[in-house]
Amino acid sequence: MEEMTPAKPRGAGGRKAASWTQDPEGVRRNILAVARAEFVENGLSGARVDEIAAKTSTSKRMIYYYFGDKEGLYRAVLEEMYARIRNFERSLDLAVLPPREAIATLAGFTFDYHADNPDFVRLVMVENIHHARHLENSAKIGELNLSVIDMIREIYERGRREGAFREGLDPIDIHLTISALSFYNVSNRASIRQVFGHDMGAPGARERRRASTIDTVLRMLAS
Amino acid sequence: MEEMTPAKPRGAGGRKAASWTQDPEGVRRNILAVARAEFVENGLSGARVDEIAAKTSTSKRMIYYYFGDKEGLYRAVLEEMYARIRNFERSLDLAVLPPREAIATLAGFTFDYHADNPDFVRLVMVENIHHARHLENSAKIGELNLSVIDMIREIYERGRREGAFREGLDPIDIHLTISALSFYNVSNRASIRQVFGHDMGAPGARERRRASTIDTVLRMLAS
DNA sequence: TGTTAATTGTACGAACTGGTTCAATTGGTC
DNA sequence: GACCAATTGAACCAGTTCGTACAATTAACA
Repeated sequence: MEEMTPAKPRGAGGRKAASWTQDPEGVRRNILAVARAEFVENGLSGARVDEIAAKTSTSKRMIYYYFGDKEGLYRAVLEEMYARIRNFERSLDLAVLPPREAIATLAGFTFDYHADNPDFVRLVMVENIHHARHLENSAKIGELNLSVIDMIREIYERGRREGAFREGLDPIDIHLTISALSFYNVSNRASIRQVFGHDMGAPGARERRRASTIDTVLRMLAS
Repeated sequence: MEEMTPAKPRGAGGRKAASWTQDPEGVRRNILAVARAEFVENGLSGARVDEIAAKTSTSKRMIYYYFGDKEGLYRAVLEEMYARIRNFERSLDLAVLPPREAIATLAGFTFDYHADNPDFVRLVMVENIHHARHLENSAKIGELNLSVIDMIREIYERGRREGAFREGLDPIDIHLTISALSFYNVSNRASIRQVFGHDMGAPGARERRRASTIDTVLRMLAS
């Protein structure tokens, strides 16, 4: 009972006296959130474990306790990020819409998701710099992400049969176009601003680019 | 006579006897080439000065002699890279072509430039991760890169007057579309392969994507 | 009541890393 | 011949950075 610091609980070796709740999931989430911000901001090699630990409500000790090492932590962040976008994709129900509207909606949502989640975009950039070697090592990711392609295929086939879309397109090609047009504005925002003095983040620019993207995708498919 | 190193014709600290050609530009170029490869592969924080030095035909000493510090070296690499693409852009002479052909040619060349120079793409990614802060600090870059936009504007106006292109498009928007479609395949090649099992680098895939890109751009502009 | 997982804090160490110091020699140019 | 820029090579330093050791306490659950 030597320490009476009011709110500060302590454990052994001069730790704070104790009144804490056991909350493994909470601690994990807290670490992951901080780590994501750091990795997104500084990349894998640029991020510092000590810095992450400091911004956590717990300690470096717990990071290693739960995630093993820096790469394990990074992998966990990556997996969580991909789980999110997968959830987003599953939340779309485009089968009920007519083909053109379905594709326009998909393109619009995809554009918005990227614009609203620059963290996701930046983490994908970081991972690509590392040749996606951590995606490779993560069994969790993989089979999950073919859903978008299936979705596009279904819409495209429907539209083609109805004569709304032209023949001979590849669902993957359609997806790549939508992704590229959604990704680039966010991933290259800084260099675009620097080189062209054009800020894609500004509300007006973003809206115009959104409309242009949807329009371009529709024109790509139009018969 | 404090130096008593026996008879060896040496420089300070035990250097090799000397017969070398003075070639500042050569040394600079050598360092830059090695540094580019390292920064492209590992990013700014991931690259190691000692590693760069080791792969050079000269020593760490000369890196600091010519470039001051790591960031200075990185900036030099960046500037050289942008100088190259600017040269490429200036080499295009599209004013002689009819509008549709001119745009198709520009899109094709842009696509090829990105596909053939993944180093450029990756360095731009790295720079964007760093919020293009080094582009900002580099006076050399900036006013140079508006040439593409002017080029596109000229072609677009011509096509619009002739009735080949529709009204109301923004040259920057056209450029962003071409860039996005050219950049994404290269920048995200690793994650695309990992997630979709689709290798954009394969000759067939690349050619199909190239055709699709040109087609998409033409459709975007078509009246 | 006993057992295990969760948690607390710090200090430390070995390896790494950016950058400097030292001292001398040679190449080219005027 | 004088002078300066170019060049050589390795040791070294201070600060950083990942990861661990240590030692104890508490929460939760059976």
